[in-house]
Amino acid sequence: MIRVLLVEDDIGLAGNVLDYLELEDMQCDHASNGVAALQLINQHQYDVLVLDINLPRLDGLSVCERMRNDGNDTPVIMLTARDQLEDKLAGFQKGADDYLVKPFAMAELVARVTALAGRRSAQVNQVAMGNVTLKINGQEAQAGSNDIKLSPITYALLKKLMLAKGEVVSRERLIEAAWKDSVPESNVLKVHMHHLRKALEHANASISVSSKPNSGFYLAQDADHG
Amino acid sequence: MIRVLLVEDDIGLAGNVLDYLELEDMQCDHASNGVAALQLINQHQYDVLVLDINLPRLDGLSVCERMRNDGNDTPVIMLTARDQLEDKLAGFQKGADDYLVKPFAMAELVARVTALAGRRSAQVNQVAMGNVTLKINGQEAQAGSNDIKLSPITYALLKKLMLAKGEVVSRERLIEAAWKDSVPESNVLKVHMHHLRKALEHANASISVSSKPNSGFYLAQDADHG
DNA sequence: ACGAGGGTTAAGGCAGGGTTAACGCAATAT
DNA sequence: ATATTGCGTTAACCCTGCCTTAACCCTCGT
Repeated sequence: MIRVLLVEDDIGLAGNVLDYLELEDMQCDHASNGVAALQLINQHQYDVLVLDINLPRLDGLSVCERMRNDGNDTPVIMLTARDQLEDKLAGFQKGADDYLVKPFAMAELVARVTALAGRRSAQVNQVAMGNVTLKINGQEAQAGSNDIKLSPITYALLKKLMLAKGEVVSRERLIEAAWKDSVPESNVLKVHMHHLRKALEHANASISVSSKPNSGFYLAQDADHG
Repeated sequence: MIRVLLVEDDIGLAGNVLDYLELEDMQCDHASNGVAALQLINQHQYDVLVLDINLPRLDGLSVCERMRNDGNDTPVIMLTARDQLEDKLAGFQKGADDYLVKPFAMAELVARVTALAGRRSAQVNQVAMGNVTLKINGQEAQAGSNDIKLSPITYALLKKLMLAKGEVVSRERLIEAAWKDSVPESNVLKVHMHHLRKALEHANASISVSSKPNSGFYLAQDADHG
């Protein structure tokens, strides 16, 4: 069951969309202004948000930006009546994952919602996992209230791993994330992974780095943390 | 650095796209037919594929379907000149993650590529038999909720056997599936078959490996599993 | 009975991953 | 100018898991 929140102030359009999505067996909530939307977003767990850009009280772009700053990684589809490309791009930069220009076909909306549901957005400004939170820029991370002591390289590695949300990240990707241009040799990665593990452990993090042979590394919940 | 593979037979359009993506600091490869595309996909690791639907030799939908069957989970953006919604939906079902209708604005393509890069597609395939499911890539399989502990070789063997859906697979085929190029001697296959049997048993699988004398091996439902 | 095909087990070797210590270098402090 | 500190790199070493090999066992048909 896909759960959708529609934020749209045009009552007629909203009604149509709601009817159609429910026909497709999705569970829909509805908000008609930005402030109400944020409340619902914080209280519930949605699979996809459908956000109009022009909204009373707080516009769609701002809603999106705020939830991303709160670390919410629910995928967002933007709706806009203005079909200038500039608006669309602005939407993406505020953290949207997709957009649709009004008027749109209902079937198209359904297709895009289905495509995004189950994914997590990569557009967050802060990532969380277990008791660990990491600011996407700012080079800092915490476990609960403890700061995690990270060097630039270990920070880059942790960031890459957290953005993968527990999925395996290959050595190549990690190296590319930490060293951009120049590629050092020998077993640097192993050593820094070790530093990272120690740093997490030392800060009492509830997650730790695991390795999958011949594939790469991933983050996993620690056994002994409640 | 985002790595993109563009598959497009219209040379003019392809050139434009390549120029534009490179301006955006993306690393681009290009193929102009479906067969060449599959080769590149297997050899390299891309972040996003941009796939035209109408292609010489092998059409885009088939390319997408095949790579998904090989377990490749790279995100795919489909391009199509036909703007009927039906075509788009067909694309999604073959495992695409997004689509774009020609003609499109370059900035829009860039926005969608950026949105998808770094994600993994959720559209990968898996095989099932009895209570056992096996992910076509990822090198992992489960029996019910238990993970089956598999080494690369035993994984390859199980995959081959499961894809045969209970039919007998000859020793030659199995060896070819597990050892690609170099062919070891002695009784390696026997030993790994034994490991595989133990792994299945240990994970409480409802299927097991049987042998047909002078022919090969096949999977069969276990007698004592309901 | 015996030989072939198949199954089982244990031992050796290798590669990949983890750990540790030492060195170099730059930025800061004394 | 000289210590000190922090970080990145290198290299050596250990350990574990996997692949291979080889030997042995079982059983069925002739």
